[in-house]
This record gives sequence, C-alpha cells and structure tokens, in this order.
Amino acid sequence: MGGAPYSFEIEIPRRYFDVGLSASSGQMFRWKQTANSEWVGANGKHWFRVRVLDGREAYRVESSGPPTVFQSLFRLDWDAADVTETLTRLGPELEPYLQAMPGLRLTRSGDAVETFFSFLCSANNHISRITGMVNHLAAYGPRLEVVDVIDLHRFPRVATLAKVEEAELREKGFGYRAATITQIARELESRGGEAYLRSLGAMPYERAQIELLGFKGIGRKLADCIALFGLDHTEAVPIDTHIWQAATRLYFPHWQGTALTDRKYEEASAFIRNRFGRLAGWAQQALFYENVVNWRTRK
DNA sequence: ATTTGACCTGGGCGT
DNA sequence: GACTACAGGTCAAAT
Repeated sequence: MGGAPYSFEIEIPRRYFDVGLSASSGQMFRWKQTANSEWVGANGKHWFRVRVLDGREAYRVESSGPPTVFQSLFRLDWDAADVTETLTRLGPELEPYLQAMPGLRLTRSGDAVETFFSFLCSANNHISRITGMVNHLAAYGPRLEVVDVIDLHRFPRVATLAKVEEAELREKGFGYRAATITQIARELESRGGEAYLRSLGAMPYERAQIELLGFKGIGRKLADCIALFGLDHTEAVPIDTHIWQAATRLYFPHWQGTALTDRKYEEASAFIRNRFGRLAGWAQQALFYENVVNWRTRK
C-alpha cells in the first residue's frame, strides 16, 4: 500500500521488548507474523507494521498513528528492567518465569471496546479460535489498510455490534458465544456504550469489577481480563486454568489439582495482587504465558 | 459454599 | 482416519 502516515524507530533491547511475544501472548488477538517475519496488527482504530532492524536492538514501525500510540500499546513508558527487578524483589519465585519469557510485556489496549469483546470470545476457548472470532468481529468495522495481504480493520463501535444478530454469529462459528456476545453488546449500549466502558477505567478496580460482573455472561475471570488488558487496572489478576496451575504450584500447594471455586479464586487473585501491587498484572502475564508454552510438557 | 452438567467448535495428541 | 480430551469460563440447579 501507499506510504504509512507514520514511520519511526524504536530503540530498545530485545530482552526488554519482544514485539512478537508481547503481541501473540493472549493479550491481543489481531497480530500476525508475515512471511518475511514482520509483525502486522491492529488495535482499536490503529494499524501497525513492525520489523526488526538487522543487527540492531531496534524496531522500525509503520503505523496509522504517531509513536505515542505504539509506545502506549506496548507500555513502553514502563521500564522493563525496573519492573523485572521490582517483581523479583517482591517475589523471588518469579525469576525463572520472567527469565523464560524475555521481552514479554504487559500491553495496554488503546480500545476498551475491542478488549471487552475480545475477552467475551475467550471463555472456555483456545487462543487460535479466539483469534478467528475476534477477527470476525473486527471485520464489522471499516477497513483501515491492507498490509501484506492482511486486512486491517478499525474495531467496530458498540452500536454496530449491538445490531448484529445472534444467528449471524452462529453461522460464523461462534457457537454458544453468539448469544452472549449479542446480548451483552445490547446491554453495554444501554448502559452508555463506550463512554460507560471508559468510565470503568477511571473508577477504582474493585468498583469496575462489580460493574462488569453485572453483565450476564461475564464472571470473575473475564471481568479481570477486561479490567487488566482493557481498562488499565494493572493490579487485576485474572485466574484462569493456567494461572491456577501456577498459583497452586507456587503459593497454594495444598490446592494442587483441586477445582477453582469462587472462594479460591478470590484468595489466589488477592494474594498475587497484594504481593505485587500495580505490577501484579505484569507478573500474571509472565506466569500465564510461561504455563501456556510449557504446560503440555510439564504434565 | 461447593459440585455438577451443559454449552459450540476445532487443534492437537494419543490410541 | 475416527475418537477423545480440552481450551485464558459461566450459569443454574442440585448437593
């Protein structure tokens, strides 16, 4: 396609920022690696194309947005060396997990609506199918650009999604989530749509959590994912099957192999949150993705 | 307060 | 190649 509106370099060591790892670790679902190993993706109203500069600790980024958008998305305003050092001081048990995932960063979505609907797709599902579903939803938004044959769309607004029929999503393979997604889209619109969602980012984590739990179809786990990845509540600790495995291994050995109940969810999540504070979400991401990568061989 | 069963679909792995 | 288990869970009903 024609020249990108913005083209800039980001200079940072790979151990502090691995763009592919950060983009494909289950925090966002609209990034792809191209044949020539560039990373191309979209978030909210922006698209990005990222390539590693030969022999240098730097990236060349083309984007619809200025550097600040990219920097915010990958949370480059947080110093990874500092975060890692603080995390290992607060929890030495984290060190092997952080070392196993060098360059993995906690991201910060620029679009709460996209994150909200992305994680509605994630319940009892696996990353590859979530990816397909999120990209189906994204196709309801206007096309931004085509980069290396990859169709990049602006993620649709709430009003658009609220008009989608359940049957339509069923046909696209959404399964039973077709019903919850269309219902929740309408509920979200009636609560004020995007403005309401954004307001959850401005209120304390605990209150945002309660608001999100008011949607039928959003439980603790999804509420925490939305809070963490979409509303910048970085102290949120979603407990999914992977974090549950890690948490029982590290902190609650007497619960290993047991089912996750409401009470245990609350205790495990609060424990990690109290241990790492506003860095808890970053810790969670390292524990999560290390377990995703290694869980098959571990058991 | 915990446990159980139902729920769409499609990679992936072992038989 | 069919089978089966399971995946970034949630809800309602039955212990």
